[in-house]
Amino acid sequence: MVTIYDVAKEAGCSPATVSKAFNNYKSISQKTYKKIMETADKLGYTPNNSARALATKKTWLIGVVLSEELHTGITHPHFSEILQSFNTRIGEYGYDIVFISKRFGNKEESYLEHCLYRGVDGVLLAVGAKFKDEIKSILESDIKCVSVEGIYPNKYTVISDNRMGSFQALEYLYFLGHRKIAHIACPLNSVAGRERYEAYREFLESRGMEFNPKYVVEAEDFTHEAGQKAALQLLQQTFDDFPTAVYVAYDDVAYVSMTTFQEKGFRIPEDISIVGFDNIKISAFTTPPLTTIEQDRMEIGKRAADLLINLIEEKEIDEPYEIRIPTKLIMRNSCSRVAE
Amino acid sequence: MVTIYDVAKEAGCSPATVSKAFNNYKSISQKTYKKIMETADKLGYTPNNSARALATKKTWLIGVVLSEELHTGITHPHFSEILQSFNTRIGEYGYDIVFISKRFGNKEESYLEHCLYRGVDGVLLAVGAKFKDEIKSILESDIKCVSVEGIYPNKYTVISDNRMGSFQALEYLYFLGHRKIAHIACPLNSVAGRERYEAYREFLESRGMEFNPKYVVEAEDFTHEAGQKAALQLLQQTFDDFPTAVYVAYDDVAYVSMTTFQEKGFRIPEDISIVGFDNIKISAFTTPPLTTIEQDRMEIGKRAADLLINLIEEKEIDEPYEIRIPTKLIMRNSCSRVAE
DNA sequence: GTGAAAGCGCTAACAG
DNA sequence: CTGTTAGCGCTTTCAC
Repeated sequence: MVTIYDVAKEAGCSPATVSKAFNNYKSISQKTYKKIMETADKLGYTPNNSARALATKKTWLIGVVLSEELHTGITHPHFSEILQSFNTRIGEYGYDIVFISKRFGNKEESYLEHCLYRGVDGVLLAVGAKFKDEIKSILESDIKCVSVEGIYPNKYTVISDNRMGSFQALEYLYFLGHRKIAHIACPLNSVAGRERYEAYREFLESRGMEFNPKYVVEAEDFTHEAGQKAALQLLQQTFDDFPTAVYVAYDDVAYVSMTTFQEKGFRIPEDISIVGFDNIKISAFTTPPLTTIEQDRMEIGKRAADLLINLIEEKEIDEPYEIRIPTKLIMRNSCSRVAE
Repeated sequence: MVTIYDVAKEAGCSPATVSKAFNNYKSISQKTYKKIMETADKLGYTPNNSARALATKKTWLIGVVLSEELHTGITHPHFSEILQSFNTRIGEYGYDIVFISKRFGNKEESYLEHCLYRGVDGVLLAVGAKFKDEIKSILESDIKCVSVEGIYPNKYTVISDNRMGSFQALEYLYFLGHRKIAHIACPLNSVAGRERYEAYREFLESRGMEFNPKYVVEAEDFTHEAGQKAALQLLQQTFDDFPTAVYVAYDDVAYVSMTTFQEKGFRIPEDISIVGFDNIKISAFTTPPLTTIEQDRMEIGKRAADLLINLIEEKEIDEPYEIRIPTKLIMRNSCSRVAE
C-alpha cells in the first residue's frame, strides 16, 4: 500500500504537504501541488479513508435504514428508486451509502450501535412509523438525519404530497361522474396509508358525499398477495352495490385489483374505473394502462440528499421540517366516464 | 466518544485487555471478560471501525458494483433481490455493503480507486460483460471478488443455469405440441441473453426443428419499452406465419409481450402460449398468470456471499469457478396445448 | 492471564 | 508556503 509518506519522499516534500494538497488547501504553491499530484499518480496512491476518518472523525459514509420486514426495502420499486437517486446525489459530494441493520455480527445491536460502529456522518431514514421504537435511539442521538417515509418531530422529511395526490385522483374520478368511489388503502400505520385515506375522507366530505365504511378496505402489507386479498374483500363487502370507481393507494395493488376485478367479470374501465398511486414503471404497460398519481422519486431522493449534506456540513437551511413534493395525475386508460 | 481507554480505566485493566475481550481472545479470564463487557455496556461503548480498520487493514466492507446504465441496478427486480439476500448473509458475518461507482467526488475515478479508498475486503460484481473494460482494473487487482452476472476467467461466479432453464421452458412447450416456437431474447451482450438464446438454438436442433431467424428478436435493453418494441417486431416479422408459442427471456418483457399480443387481438394462451424467465413477484398476478422459469435469487445471493467470505477469510474452497444454480419451471396459465 | 509500547495512514495545530 | 509533531482509537507483539 502506497502512503502519503511514499509520495512525500518521492516528491521531495513532507507528508503534511501531501495531505494538504489532497485536501485542496489553498496554501500550497501551484508548483508543489502539481508535483505532488504527478508523483501520486505515478506511484498509484489512493488516500486511505479509514486513516482519514480516524483523524477527522468523518467517514463520508451515510447510513440508510429501511425495513425489509414490510416488503418495503431495497426490493420495493418506490424505495429503490428513491435510494438510487439519493445515492447518485450523495456520490457527487463524495459520500457513500451503507445499509444499517439491527442484526449485526450475530448479536442484537440496535440501529444506533451500527451507526456508531460505522461512524456514519448522517442517516437516511426510510422506515415507517411502525418502527418508531427501533429507530428511537438514532432519533434521540445527535446523528444528522433525514426521512423519506416516517415523520418525526424536529426532523426533516421529504415526502410526496399525499393529500394533493389523493385529491388529484379523486377529483378526476368525480369529474368523470363517479359518485360511488371506493378506496383500497395501504396499511394505515404507514404515513402514505394514513394520509391518503384521510384525504379520501376529506374529499368525500368536501363534496358532500357520504362516507361508507364498506367502500374502504385496508391492505395488510405491501405485497401483491395482500392487494389481491383486499380487492376480493372489497367486492365481497359491496356485492349489493358495487362501486363505479376505486382509488387504490399504490400501483402494485391497483394492478392486482384490476386483474382481480377482471377475473370476476368486471371490465376496466367500463364497469369499474381505477386510479392508482406511484406510477411505477410497469403501470404504463398494464391492461389497460393504469391511470395513476406520479410520485417524483428522483426529486425526493435528490432533495433528501441535499438536505442531509447541508445538515452534515452545517450549512444554513431555510426549509420547513416537512417538505412535500408535488404529485401529478397521469391519465391513461383505466378510467372512464361513469355509465348512466 | 467512549473509547477502549475509558472502558479499561473503569474496568481496572489495560486497553489491550479490553481489545482482546472484544476480539474474543481465549486468553482472557472469564471474570475480567465479564467485567469488561459490563462496563462497556454501562459506558455505552461501541468499537470504532475506522480505528480498527487502520490497525488491521480490514474494513468489513464489501463493495458492490452494479450498472444502473443498463437499467439493471438496484432498481431491477432480479438484482435487487439477489442483493438483499447477499446483504443479509454478509451481515450475519459482520460485513456491510458499499456501492462502488465510477464517478466519485466529481472526478473520474475508476472502480478500483473507489475500492481502494474504501479499503473494501471484497467485491460483488453484478455487471454485464458489456462493462468488462471498466471493471478490468478490479479483476486484475488482487481484491477478492465474486460475480453474479458476468463470467470472468479464474473468478467465481454464481449464476442461474440458463441452459437448464431454457430447456425446461422449451421442453414444456414442445410437450404441449408447439413446433413454431419463437424467442424474444434479452440483449445478447449479457450472459443471460446469450446463454438463453444459445440454448434455444440447441434445443431446436436437438429436436430436429429448423431454426428460423424470423422467429427471434433481441430486446434492446431491459426496459418495458424495449420489450414492447420487441414483441411488436416479432409480430411484424412473422405476420405470414405466427408462432404458436414464444419463449421470452425475462418476465418483465414476457409480461409486456402478453399485453402487446392481447392488444393485437391474440388470446393468451389460446392463440399464443408464453413462457418467461425470472419468476419476479408480479408474474403470479398477470392475466393470465405467467408460466415461467424460476431463478433462485435467495440462493444466488447467499451462495455468492458465502463464497466471497470464504475467499476473504482464505478458507479452503472446493467449488468450481462457475457455480450454476438450478432453475425450476413454474406452471401457471399462459400456456396451453397447441390448437389443431 | 495481563499490560506496555509501537504503529496503522492521515490530519491539524503550530512553528518557521 | 512548508515542515514538525502529536495524536485519532484500536491491535499486536513481546514481556511479565
